[in-house]
Amino acid sequence: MLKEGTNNVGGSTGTWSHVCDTCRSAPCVLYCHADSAYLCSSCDARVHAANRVASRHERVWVCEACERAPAAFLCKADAASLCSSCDADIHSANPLASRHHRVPILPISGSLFGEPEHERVYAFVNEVEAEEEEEEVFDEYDEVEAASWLLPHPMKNDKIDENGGDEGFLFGDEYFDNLVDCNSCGHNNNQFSNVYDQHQQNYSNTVPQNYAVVPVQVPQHFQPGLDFDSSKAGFSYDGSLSQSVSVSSMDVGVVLESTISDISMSHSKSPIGTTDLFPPLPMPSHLTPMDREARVLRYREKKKTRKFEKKIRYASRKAYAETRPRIKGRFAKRTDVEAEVDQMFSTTLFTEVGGSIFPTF
DNA sequence: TTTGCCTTAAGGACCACAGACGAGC
DNA sequence: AAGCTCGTCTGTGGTCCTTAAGGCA
Repeated sequence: MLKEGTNNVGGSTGTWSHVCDTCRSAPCVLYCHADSAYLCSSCDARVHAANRVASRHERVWVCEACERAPAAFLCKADAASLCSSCDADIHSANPLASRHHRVPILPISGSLFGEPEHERVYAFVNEVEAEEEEEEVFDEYDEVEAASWLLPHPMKNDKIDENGGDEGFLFGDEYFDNLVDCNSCGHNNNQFSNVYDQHQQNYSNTVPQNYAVVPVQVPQHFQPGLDFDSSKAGFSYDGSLSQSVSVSSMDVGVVLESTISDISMSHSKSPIGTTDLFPPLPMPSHLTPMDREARVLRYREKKKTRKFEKKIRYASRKAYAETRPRIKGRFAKRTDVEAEVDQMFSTTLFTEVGGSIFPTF
């Protein structure tokens, strides 16, 4: 969702608009209001750990889109800190983007880099950790998202894919968007990823080959003390590997591969906000690293060119809709005469185009 | 500074019908 | 197993209506 051509938060190392005002060699990551200076992480640690007064300087992260202004909002969906201008630009681009949950970024004080964790201001811990793990986290986003491209079974959704589909795009953009939204919830990413890996290990260790493992029931345990707004984030996760997503023989059904698609698809369209939004994605083990890389690249390329414009899935229906009589914009019943004329039109068209009617794709 | 009115933009509902799809025979 | 019928559901576009936001007096 970030602007093209900017230094995307996905770990790329593009050209930085601001270098550190102190060392002039490293890219800045923070803006210090008190010093009116852009600082890199090491300089920030050095300068603001020098004394107690300096450590109280309020700093904000630099906008990850333009890298020219202090960040004002943290977009959970994009997991990006954005300035007001970039936030407005990015999140007014389309309706989907406008629904991204953003929170104001409050100034940070104290020592952020290389200091004991207990010295951090607790209110900003999540944000700080998210930033520190930024590159790693985003790699995991892509890993999880791209994982769906690596699925070994060509289980296309018939409903979605009535017209030939999207070359194996299994769950649709909505699924991925949810996935991105959920995966962008700060420190939970690593835990989710770890759980996922744990699942894969458990499955591969206990299930014989030629069988596929499908979660029959996803445990929905919540720890009451946890301060995590799952309703806003779009999924629930209690952060406890042993409790929340524990996989036992009671929770796992073993089915023949021939039936896996049906069962898996039933999990693929859970309503937003429900806890079984993310079925464990079967990770193929037979793919070579090159295959995997190729598919990941293909996925990323497609993700880059993803558009949110209306997509016509049935050209024939569009053609019919455009020729259909209307009353105040609403479809109206056809009279017999109109039906006859339309029949003639269709016959003529059929003759003119040599028998090919409306294309369907 | 607050309040009320007007304008503008965005999004949802509505309609009929072709075609896809599953169930049953 | 294949083919048929029937009922259900989905998707399509233009217009109207509602709601929210912004501007102005």
